[in-house]
Amino acid sequence: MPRWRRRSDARPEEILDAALAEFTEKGFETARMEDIAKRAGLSKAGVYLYFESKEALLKALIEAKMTPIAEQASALAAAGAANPKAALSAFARVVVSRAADPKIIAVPRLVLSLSGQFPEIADHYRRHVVEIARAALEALIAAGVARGDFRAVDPKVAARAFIGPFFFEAMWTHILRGETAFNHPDALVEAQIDLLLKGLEAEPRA
Amino acid sequence: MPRWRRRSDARPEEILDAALAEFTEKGFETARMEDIAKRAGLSKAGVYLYFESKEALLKALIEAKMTPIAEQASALAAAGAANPKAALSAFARVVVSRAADPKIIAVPRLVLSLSGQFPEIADHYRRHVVEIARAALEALIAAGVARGDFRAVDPKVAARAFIGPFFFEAMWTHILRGETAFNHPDALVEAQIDLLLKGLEAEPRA
Amino acid sequence: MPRWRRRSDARPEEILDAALAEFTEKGFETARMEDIAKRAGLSKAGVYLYFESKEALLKALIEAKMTPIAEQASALAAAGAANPKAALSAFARVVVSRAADPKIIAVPRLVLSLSGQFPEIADHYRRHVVEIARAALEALIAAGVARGDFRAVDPKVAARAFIGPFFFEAMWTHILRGETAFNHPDALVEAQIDLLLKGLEAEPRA
Amino acid sequence: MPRWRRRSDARPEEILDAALAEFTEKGFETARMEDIAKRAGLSKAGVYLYFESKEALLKALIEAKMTPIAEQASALAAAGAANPKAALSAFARVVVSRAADPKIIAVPRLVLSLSGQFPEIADHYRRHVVEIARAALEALIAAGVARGDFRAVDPKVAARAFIGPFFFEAMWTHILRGETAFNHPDALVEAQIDLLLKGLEAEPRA
DNA sequence: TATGAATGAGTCTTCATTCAT
DNA sequence: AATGAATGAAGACTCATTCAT
Repeated sequence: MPRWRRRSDARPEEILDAALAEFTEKGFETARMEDIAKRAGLSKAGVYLYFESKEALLKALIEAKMTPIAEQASALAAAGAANPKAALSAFARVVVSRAADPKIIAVPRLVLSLSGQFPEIADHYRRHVVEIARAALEALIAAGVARGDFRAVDPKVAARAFIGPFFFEAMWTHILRGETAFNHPDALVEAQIDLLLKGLEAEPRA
Repeated sequence: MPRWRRRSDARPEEILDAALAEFTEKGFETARMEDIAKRAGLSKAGVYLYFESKEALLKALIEAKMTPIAEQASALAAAGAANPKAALSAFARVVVSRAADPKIIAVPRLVLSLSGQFPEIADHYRRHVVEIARAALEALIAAGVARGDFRAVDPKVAARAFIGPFFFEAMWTHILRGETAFNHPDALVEAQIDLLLKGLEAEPRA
Repeated sequence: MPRWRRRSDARPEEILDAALAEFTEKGFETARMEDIAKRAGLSKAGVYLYFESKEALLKALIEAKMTPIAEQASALAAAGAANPKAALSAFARVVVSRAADPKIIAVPRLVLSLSGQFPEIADHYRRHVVEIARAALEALIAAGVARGDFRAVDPKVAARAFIGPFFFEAMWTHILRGETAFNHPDALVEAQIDLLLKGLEAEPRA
Repeated sequence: MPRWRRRSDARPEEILDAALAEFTEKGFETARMEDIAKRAGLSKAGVYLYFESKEALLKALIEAKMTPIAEQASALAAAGAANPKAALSAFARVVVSRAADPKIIAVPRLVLSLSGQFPEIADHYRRHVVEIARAALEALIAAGVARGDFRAVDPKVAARAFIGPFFFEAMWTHILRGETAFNHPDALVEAQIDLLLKGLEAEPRA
């Protein structure tokens, strides 16, 4: 007998959080609706008042947690027309700090895990999150090239070169549970940025 | 009663292949032993003559397919002491060509998918595959730095910068099913290498 | 919040009608209290203000819709002492017209459907409806025999012979959804009556 | 641990019998697969080796038990061209004796019960059983009329008049659990036949 | 070596029913 | 009188695993 019942407004959010935790720990199939329910503080049947099925819960989860990275990204890209180098640094810092939060990294992890079984989820995520972010990044780089701040690199290549390392680091630490090579999270950003900007840097005019 | 007796020594291999295919398509939990068996051309019970359980099958699979990337990698690293730049290019080319083969990419994919449920698998894979490769790469870079071919970069950082983009591309195309930006597989390698080497490049001595 | 208050005295009737419809369409077990409630225009919990349980609702339903066939029947039988042949015709006509109304046929249908699970319902219905009607019919026939209008048939046999065909027709059209062989409902009555009376008819006195 | 396993040939039949019994006693929805399984002497999961689902089991059941009444009926009808009166009597006797067997009456009962939920079952049964039998009966009567044994009645009407009473009796005794009015099963047939033939009888030629 | 038959254990999902408001 | 929220209990169905042959 829960002391407080009747809080239908907060419930969906609580359930989604519980589901994300269980799905991440045990995988979609292995996670039991009952455990999700318990974790969210209601009964198994209660979950079905808010979500049609386990699969619907999964999809709602992805949807809900598809963070407004898109907005942030394009905001950054726009703001970055003025100073591409600084904007790239800022962008990297945001990515790294978000990737460090297990709650946030959990969603892309789940998407990757389930891409075989639910290709439509992978597609959805790619289109609505990754592609947006990638486009923003490419625009940022293209602006830098246009302004003469960067060498005449192909923005597509440079964007991959830029985002890849952070992506790898996230996998390495969170999924493969490898130890990070950096004592301070910012250290990675600094070092990486330094290296990358070097690669992008326009030749000093003679 | 099959008219020609099955060469039972080929069986385990056939089963592993079938399992890999099913696990990749449907995920470990969702894949059914019966389908694996059918795919391998024997009966459900037959699989148990070769593997103790579904989980044992999974682990044997990871183990068996943990390609000799380790050996290759260290061979390359060793050989590369002579010419770090060329060795880096060769390394990248190997990585990209392997990553393009769905059969090969399937294993790391599976490992990533299951890292939540079976952390020991992730650990095993990290230790016996990824760490080896990473170490080889770092050694290669360190050699380049020692020889004065590269700037005095931190090999850890540079290794991440080097491998990350290829890793990202593999995820992007195989898991997220995004379209590649490159018409020819080598095009990515060329462009990426060019960019990266630029970042690594030692300052021209004045 | 309904703008005009529901007349609560009409409620039970509305619920019973809704229940009858749902039970008939889907069967007792398959019908959901929620659907019955929705159909009756109130909430699931609301139904429980009027009926203790689903089973109670069923029983109340049978009870309420156990049409006053009994009274009608005995009235007819009494009136028929004067003219058994005419009374038989009238009786048949009533039976056929009632059987043509899906709302009315629904109840006996339900009783038949549930006779396995709820024998007490079948018993109740038999005793309070069918047996009454049958007795009335037998009395009518006995009267005809006594008056010399009919041959000396066993009323029990004749009553079955009389009612059976109409019963069969109802099953055929409503339950088995067969097409009726008669373009006009009265046609069946006329033809059947003609045939039956022929069988009952007293020999013309030589 | 059953003493005799492995008797895949008899199994389906055993399961169908068990299912028929449970469905009849408790109704389709209320019957539990586990009880059916237990009754058939195997485990719940075992039933699914032979039937896809509960509904498939039901349909297979109807199909399997749709006794060769059709064949019998038409055989009788054919044979009866020679002596319609005798054939009608024989027909009635078969119907009554079959209707007296609870195992046999159970199937049409089930069909009637489920006609609301599964109209396709009712249709199937009507087309493949009832319509066949009815047609045979009509042919028999038509033959009698043609030969001059019977009055010039409409075979459709007469067939209903003929079969209806037996149908009613079956309902009455088996479903409504009413007491039969006849101490000997043949008594009903005799009396009914006598009455019906009287109705059909051709006028003695003056 | 190989398998058809069988099952125990487990999970999703449904629904009649309750109760605080 | 009325209901939205919640749940306990139940049942269909699945599947890894076993075993007699």
